[in-house]
Amino acid sequence: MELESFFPYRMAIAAEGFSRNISSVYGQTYGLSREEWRLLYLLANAGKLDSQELSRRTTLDKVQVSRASQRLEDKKLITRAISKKDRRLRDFRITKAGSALFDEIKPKIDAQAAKILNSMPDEDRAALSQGIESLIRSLQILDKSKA
Amino acid sequence: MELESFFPYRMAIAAEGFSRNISSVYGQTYGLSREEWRLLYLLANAGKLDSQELSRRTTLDKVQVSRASQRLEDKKLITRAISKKDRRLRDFRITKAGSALFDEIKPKIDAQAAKILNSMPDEDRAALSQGIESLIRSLQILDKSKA
DNA sequence: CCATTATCGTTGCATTTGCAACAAATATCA
DNA sequence: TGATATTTGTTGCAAATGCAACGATAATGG
Repeated sequence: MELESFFPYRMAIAAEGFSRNISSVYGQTYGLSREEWRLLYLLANAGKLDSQELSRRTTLDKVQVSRASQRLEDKKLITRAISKKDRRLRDFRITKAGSALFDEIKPKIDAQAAKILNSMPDEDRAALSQGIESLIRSLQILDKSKA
Repeated sequence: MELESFFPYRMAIAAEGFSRNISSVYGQTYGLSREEWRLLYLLANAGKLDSQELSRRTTLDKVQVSRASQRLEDKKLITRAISKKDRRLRDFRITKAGSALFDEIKPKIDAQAAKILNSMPDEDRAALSQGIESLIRSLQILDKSKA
């Protein structure tokens, strides 16, 4: 079994396990999907984002953003408005209720993530972080060159 | 932005980008889902697996295995049979056609994965591999202790 | 200015997915 | 043994998802 085809498989195993572990926190208890949490997370840190900035920071496509933001709006966690700069775009803002929910969930996410990461040797944890960031850079470069 | 809640987000970005990049190879051209490819991959390397061994090697739950294997059987790429050891289990085997398809796809996956991984500095690639394997170990240990 | 082209978010529709319920087979243990 | 509990794969149904098509808006180039 060569590394090339083995690695994607291991990568998927790790990412799925990790994601499932983390997402059970906001999913099970708060009924948020992964996309919804992603948007809430970004908006909690930025306050306001338009759809262009948003898609730049996620791997979510426009349909996912449209639907997740719709659900978040239904739950009164964010607001959507047509951008004044470009009426095709949307301005997203987090609401008070959204911030409150985020502040409630975030420590639990942190604790769960820390529980996993702290059970790794320091050296491996640093390696993981370094490797992931490097992988993201490479993927971005390859994406650019394809467009 | 603290590392704890930031890292799961970066991990998801990396895994989704990588997975999407790789899966376009077998998905676009050969119409295989990620789960189907995962099963085919495992069976190509093991020849025969029963459902217990299979779930031990993946993060796929029983419903995913059931449905993916059903589709692979429809496509004549694997066979399913009731296990003689335990009639609740299933024995999966790859067919000639399945092996042939795997042999056709695998080099393309390898090339695509290599394209990404080789664009990373050697040091980062090694770090990524080390970190991922360590993360998998930690997740497994935490899973055990939860059960 | 106008006509064409490109970009954006949304929606319809078919497929996939997740969850709970279920039947079949096995394990447990008195 | 025999009754109960557990484990396994499958299926029904509701929700989520992906893809293509669409209408609205903006950019382009004469």
